Amino acid sequence: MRAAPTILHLDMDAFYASAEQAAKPSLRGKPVVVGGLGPRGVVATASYEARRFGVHSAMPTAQARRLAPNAAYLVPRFQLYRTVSDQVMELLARLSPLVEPLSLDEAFVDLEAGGTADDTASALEIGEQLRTAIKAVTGLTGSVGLAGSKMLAKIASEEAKPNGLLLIAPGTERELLAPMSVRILPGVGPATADHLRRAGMTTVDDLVEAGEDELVRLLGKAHGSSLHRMAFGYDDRPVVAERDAKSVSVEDTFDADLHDRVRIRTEVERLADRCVQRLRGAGRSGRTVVLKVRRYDFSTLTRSETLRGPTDDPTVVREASARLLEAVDTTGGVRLLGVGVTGLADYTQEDLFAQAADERTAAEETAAEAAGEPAAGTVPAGDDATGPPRDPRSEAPESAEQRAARRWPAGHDVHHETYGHGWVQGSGVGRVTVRFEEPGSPPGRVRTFRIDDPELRPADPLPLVRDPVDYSSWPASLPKSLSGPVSSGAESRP
DNA sequence: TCTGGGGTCCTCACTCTT
DNA sequence: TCTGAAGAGTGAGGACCC
Repeated sequence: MRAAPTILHLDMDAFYASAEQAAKPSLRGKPVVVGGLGPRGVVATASYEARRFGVHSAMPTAQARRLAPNAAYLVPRFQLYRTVSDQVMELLARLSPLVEPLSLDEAFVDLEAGGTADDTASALEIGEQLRTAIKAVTGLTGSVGLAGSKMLAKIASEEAKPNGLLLIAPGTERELLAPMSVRILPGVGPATADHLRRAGMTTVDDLVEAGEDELVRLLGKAHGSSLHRMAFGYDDRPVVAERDAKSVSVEDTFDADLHDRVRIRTEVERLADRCVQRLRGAGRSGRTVVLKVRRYDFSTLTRSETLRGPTDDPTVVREASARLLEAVDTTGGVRLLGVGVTGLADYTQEDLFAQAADERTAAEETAAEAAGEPAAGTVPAGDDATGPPRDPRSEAPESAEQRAARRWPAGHDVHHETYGHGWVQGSGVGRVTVRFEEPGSPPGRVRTFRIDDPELRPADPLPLVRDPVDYSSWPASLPKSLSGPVSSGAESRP
């Protein structure tokens, strides 16, 4: 671990919910929950106002609705979050070439590698400037942690939340960590924490006391050793800017369990196609195809097959997935299906097309041998093969309510010829309710329309800050006046 | 009344090759 | 020719993270 606290961890505060509150003035200061709104949805982010009711990430949305029935429930709008995230990452990139994004709202920055900070004072200064810059450019707040290692910087930003900054001074790490719960350490989730608790260890200090041998005995070599080091505050993982993906996968949880074998197979084929689309979008190919099945009782199993070489051919992935599905008992129902590809490469093997043809022939021959069985690829398609595209997550026919919700998702932006820009507050019974307001406006009025109103159309999200401060020469020539809070900076532009 | 989606890493069992 | 050890590759599952 380095001596100076020059690893910075940025964590945006309640990111999705804050972005929605910034976009929708009427929701500011109110409980907002962003997540899946279907019967099996879970909460992605809850605003701090919603957290006061006990709502938190990963909680089933149905449970959140019972705890906070009056909160605004919105589906995620990744297009908006990605735009804001790009703005934040651009600011981070100004501080160092070594920026490691962990997700849309979190990243590590190696300030020393960027030459922007080399001691406690300069790290603190740059951390404060960054928070100011993020607020000015995006309108949102983020928390900053500074320390000599990634683990401690992340703990620091966690402790600083919301909207704060904390620096862990060199030499104080052990003292700070000792009384904390083992859950603060990366890699300690509910299962490991429970395991440790049964062995009488609940704090970081307990882990230090136990010693490495005991932790290895309890948790295995890799996990035990790394936990022991982390308990001492020791973490030498570097900030890594570019990280190659190791797998690509897609999965769907169905609103109601699937029982029909033909339908299950159709869904697997659809997922295989989506997976290949993503794979090709990333310019990659993969060698191992993985099928994931979560059954009615939430038990999950995976089946995988390694091909002779990497592929991005939808037929090959579809057929491998179908073969894997044959080996899975789906009696009782299936709540989730997934298809993934691992063993990624940047090339495909030309002869895989030949392999696909070979395997098709083999499958057809096998099928022909079994009397009465149709050959591979001739199984009748499901109901949706010829119908309009729609969310395939239920076996029941789509209701008018579901159609409206799909066309006008809660929280999404719309434009009305007469009333201007707004967002969908809700829809149903042939009606859609829209609140007309935008990021810079005061809270707006609500109006209701028929769902097929010709004047109403879906719209792209508007920027959260209309005239952001120009940070193109930051950090070298940041004006002193920007060291304090900045909400709008028209006067600071060149 | 439960429990998303997209990932990573680790462990263990088993098979095959040398 | 037989046998055992070691190591690589593969498959499955679990835990964790955001």
